Amino acid sequence: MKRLTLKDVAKLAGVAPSTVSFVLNGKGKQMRIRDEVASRIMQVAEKSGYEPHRMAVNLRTGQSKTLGLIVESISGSFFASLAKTIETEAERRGYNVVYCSTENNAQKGGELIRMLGRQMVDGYLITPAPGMEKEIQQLVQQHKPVVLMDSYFPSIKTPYVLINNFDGVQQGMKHLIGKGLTKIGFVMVDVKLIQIEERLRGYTTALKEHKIPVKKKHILQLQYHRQREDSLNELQAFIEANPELDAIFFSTNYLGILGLEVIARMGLKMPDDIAVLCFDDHDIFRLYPPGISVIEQPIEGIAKTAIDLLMHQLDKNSGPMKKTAVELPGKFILRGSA
Amino acid sequence: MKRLTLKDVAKLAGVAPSTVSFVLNGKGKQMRIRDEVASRIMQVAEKSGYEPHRMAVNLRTGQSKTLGLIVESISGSFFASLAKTIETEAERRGYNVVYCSTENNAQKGGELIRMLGRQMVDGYLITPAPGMEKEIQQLVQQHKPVVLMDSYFPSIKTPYVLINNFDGVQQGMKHLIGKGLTKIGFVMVDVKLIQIEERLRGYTTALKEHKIPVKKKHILQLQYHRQREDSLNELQAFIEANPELDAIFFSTNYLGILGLEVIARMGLKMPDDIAVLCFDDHDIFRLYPPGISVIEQPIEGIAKTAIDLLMHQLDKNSGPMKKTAVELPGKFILRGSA
DNA sequence: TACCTGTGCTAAATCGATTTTGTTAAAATT
DNA sequence: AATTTTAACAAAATCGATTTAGCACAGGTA
Repeated sequence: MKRLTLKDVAKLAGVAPSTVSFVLNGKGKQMRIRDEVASRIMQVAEKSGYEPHRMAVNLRTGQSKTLGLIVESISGSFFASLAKTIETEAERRGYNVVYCSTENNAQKGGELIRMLGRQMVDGYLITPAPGMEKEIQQLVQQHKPVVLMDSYFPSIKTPYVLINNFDGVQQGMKHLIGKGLTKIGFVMVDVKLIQIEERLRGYTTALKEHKIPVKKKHILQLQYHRQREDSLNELQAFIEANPELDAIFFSTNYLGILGLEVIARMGLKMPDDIAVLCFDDHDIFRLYPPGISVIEQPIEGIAKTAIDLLMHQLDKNSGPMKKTAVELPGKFILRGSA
Repeated sequence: MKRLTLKDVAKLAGVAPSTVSFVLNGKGKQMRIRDEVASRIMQVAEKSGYEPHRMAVNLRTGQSKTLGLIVESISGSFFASLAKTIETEAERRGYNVVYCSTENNAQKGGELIRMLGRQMVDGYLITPAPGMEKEIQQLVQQHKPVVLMDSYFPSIKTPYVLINNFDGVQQGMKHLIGKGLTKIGFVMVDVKLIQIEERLRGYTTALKEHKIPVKKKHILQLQYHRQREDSLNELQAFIEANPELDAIFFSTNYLGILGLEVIARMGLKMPDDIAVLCFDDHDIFRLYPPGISVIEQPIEGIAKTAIDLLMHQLDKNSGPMKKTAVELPGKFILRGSA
């Protein structure tokens, strides 16, 4: 009942192991194996159910045919959809994927990358968190194939894909403003990440374009690592301190969920007491009455593009890339909250 | 900048490769390598940052040090917590994990198991779905280490861990009945799985124990694979057909979420118009006003126990197991809905 | 006839570890 | 003093593939 090896197949077919290897790897013609012999080998391999030993192949070829996917949180719904698409896309190309989450642990990112390196992944798909910059930089310097998703570091020259954050926020803001709302609050975290800055820029630009003054006190920057309860309180204080607000734009779904809790706690009704819009969809938003309007991320597009970019790097004999920085449009989804 | 091999370390330390291998694998004493030499080797290995080549080790030892985790859906919150705990527990023991989801695809389960076999995982952690029975049976017959989670097949003799479904439902029912509610509906799916049957048994037993008649029309069996919209309609029809119901027990969180949608659609208020209880917690339930009371699964316990059971099988020189079937108690969490 | 050129395959080296078997000098035993 | 043990490593086989180099034979050329 033990595993069938290439040698066994060779014996069964009455040829040398190397011959079998050539045929099974499609190098039969090139090595001028007769069609007759080749097809016999194929037959034997087929009906004996031979499967090459992964580790042996990897050892010899130096390719693990494995990609590493590093995300912030495995529990997030962003990750869930991302992982699904990436896995199927990778599998189509003969790769498989190992997942890792940094779980918002600043230093854990580095360990993870090293861990994956130890396991010899052929390439990396990373949603960068603050604090992983050095590690990613190293990977790139070591010429490891890397694609960043959802964000990027301007200092690191490696391909990335993300939603067009600026445009996404603009879409939402235009909707709010179009409904006549002008006192619009903006809630963000204070981490210095490109995507966050872009969202803020979308907010201020939209206001300016409509000649609405941008007020600093309408922008709340929550600290990144905080007790959940503290954030809730701060958020509540913000809303209470600005009773004139008729809408709030939450720049991430985590913030949006906090917002829902605070709004419920304060007994406010959406959208009349306050309209709510959130960047990045979440299961809860579909369900939570009256339905939270969101900017949806083109997750499938991001995943597919990321794999494409990575495969292009893995493919040694493909020219230089034309587009290494991809921004995909988000989709505004109108629900009851705004 | 190429990888450091064991040979390189040997050269640096001025000994043979085999000697290095012995020392690094803790067989130095056994192979009577002098402490002096051993520590020199350790030093060299340390400061050269040598990491053994995984694939080579695997090839030689025949162990991939990898576990396969097969779940129904990667997106589920049950999976999310499960995966996290399992991954950290596995890592503590030097294993890593590859995930796969069957995504409710009956036949996909088999493929997955085969795919994992190809990749040579050392053991399997599976949340069995209907239709995977044969494949799992095969694994067990091939003496592959397998642990089932969340459910099991009585016909297959392999260790499993799950929540005590019967007791969990009992806890919830006792609460409802204790509040004086007697017209309690029960919503379930019609798949023939142990855990579902146990939950139903918990429901009927609790009623009987309190001398409340069990009415067939208060039990709704939704078909497993249905359009979401169809299920919603059927659920709504059920509630409308039984206006006397003062509480509903949803036997899975998926059903509970459907329930929330229907209840909102019908304009009913929890808990006064109708009380709601759900088996298996979900992010949404914490948030959705007025908070949905649930039976929470001891996910961490399940994960840890599962790993323990699996490791025990992987450990050849450990005696037979005492407990191969573990049931862990669930926890009743009271929120606003019941 | 000797030499070259293709054919069609096989033998052997290789990847980087682990593990079994060997080797040599010193110590212990008879 | 001759022989056996033991200490302390080194050498070589092995895992299961891929890949390079090689080998025998047929036919064409000089």
